[in-house]
Amino acid sequence: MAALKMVSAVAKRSLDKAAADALRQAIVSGEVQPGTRLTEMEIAAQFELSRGTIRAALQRLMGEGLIVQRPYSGWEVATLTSHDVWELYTLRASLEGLAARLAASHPDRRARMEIAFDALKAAADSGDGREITEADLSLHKTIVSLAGHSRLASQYDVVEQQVRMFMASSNAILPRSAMLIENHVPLVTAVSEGDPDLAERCASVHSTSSGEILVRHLEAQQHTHAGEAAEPPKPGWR
Amino acid sequence: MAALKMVSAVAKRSLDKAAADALRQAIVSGEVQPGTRLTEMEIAAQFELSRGTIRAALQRLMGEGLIVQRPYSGWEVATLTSHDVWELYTLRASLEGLAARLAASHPDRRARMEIAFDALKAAADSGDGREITEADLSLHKTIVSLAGHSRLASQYDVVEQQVRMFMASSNAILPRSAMLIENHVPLVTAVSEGDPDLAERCASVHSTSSGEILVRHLEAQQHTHAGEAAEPPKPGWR
DNA sequence: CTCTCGCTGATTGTTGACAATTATCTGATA
DNA sequence: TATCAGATAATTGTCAACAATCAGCGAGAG
Repeated sequence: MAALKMVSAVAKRSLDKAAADALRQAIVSGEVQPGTRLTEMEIAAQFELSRGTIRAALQRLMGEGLIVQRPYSGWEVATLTSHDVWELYTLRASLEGLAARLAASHPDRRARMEIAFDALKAAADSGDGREITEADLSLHKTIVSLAGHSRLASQYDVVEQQVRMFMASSNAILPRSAMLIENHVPLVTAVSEGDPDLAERCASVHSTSSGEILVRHLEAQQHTHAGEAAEPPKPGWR
Repeated sequence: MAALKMVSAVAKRSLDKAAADALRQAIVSGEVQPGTRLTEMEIAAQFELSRGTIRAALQRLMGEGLIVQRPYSGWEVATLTSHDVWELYTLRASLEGLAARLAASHPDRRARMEIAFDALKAAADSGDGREITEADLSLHKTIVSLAGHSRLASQYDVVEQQVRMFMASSNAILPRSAMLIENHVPLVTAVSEGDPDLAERCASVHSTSSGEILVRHLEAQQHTHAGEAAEPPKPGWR
């Protein structure tokens, strides 16, 4: 009975939400690359749903910044320039700074942080890149969750999804495992120990520095590959 | 011709966006109070549009946090508890801290800040509460605009709209004019002078302190009026 | 009298068809 | 050959009808 209820709870979400989830997953996993054109009819046929339902899902994803709309012309998976990545990481630093400050006052911070950090260590030992990324993101999300701040959580979600999309579509830079753990120690310690000011600073510099590395890497790549695979100024855009 | 073009540019937006704007305006101006139930058919009749179009507009507003959806039951203008107000002001403090930090490096910061601050002073002299509020919000928005950060700007917009909704529906607390100007001096100075660290701190404490005042006021009100005008546990909810 | 079960009205969820708009292609022309 | 105008196909914008679901109400059993 309980199992049945759970199944129905999963299956029962409205179709537009389900479609939005499926599309979001396809985008953030890198299955559909940035710049891909999406047409309502095509997706509707693929999902065996009507255009109106798909349309609602697409509008939702547009609100999350994953796709952009061209009136009377179509939808396109958002492409991120190095400036966009800079925006993502500065914004994330700010949001996570607030989250860490608040999380440092939560009663359960020690236990929750320890679980998340242990998972990250285990993932690092495994050496599986995908698992490492998940554990990393999960650790940060734990902090956001500890903040008890629903608006912060939802805005952070938007940023995280775009970060995932970026990571999936670019050759993400994976720091060495030892480095990865070390980079998180100050933040984890500050939150666990319950020092709001320090936690905020640690979170902020953590995101800011990893963002700066990425942006520099991107701009270097963009410079060396300048004009090499630069798409021709695609006529229209199909 | 230019005027015509402008008119068409205004009139040409898709109907769902236009409807969303009109509804948003009605909500943030306090014309429709928090807790009000909205039905798609009623709004569609009022706007002389189809339900589908109104539905798209409502979903957009839901993404902005102004209304909430009850599946198969209806839409409701969001009601803000004191915890929600706390969320709004802490989030705003964080976002505006980042904005101020970035704005402090913008070449045009001096001129833009001076214009906005002069407008605030003029509004304060006029004594018109509505005008003061607008100038106040406009000054903060100037800082956000100077940051050159589109994601920050859009997330700040969401927060600002909810703040406006709150101010319109509650008996907003208007500080004395002299106090209002004084409270802004450190922030304006820090941004104008171009000190990122100081600007961030000033913006953060500015929002945080005004938020704390509001939350305290709300909780006091809530305490004194406890059970007085507490709506009966409305059956259904019309 | 109280509680449960099923009915009913109202509202959203979903769909397919039609209208408006845009991008592309074609062909003529300088 | 390059350029511009109009036709054309493809796509979204908008609408009205049908299906699914929920809150409330009342009858009947305990």
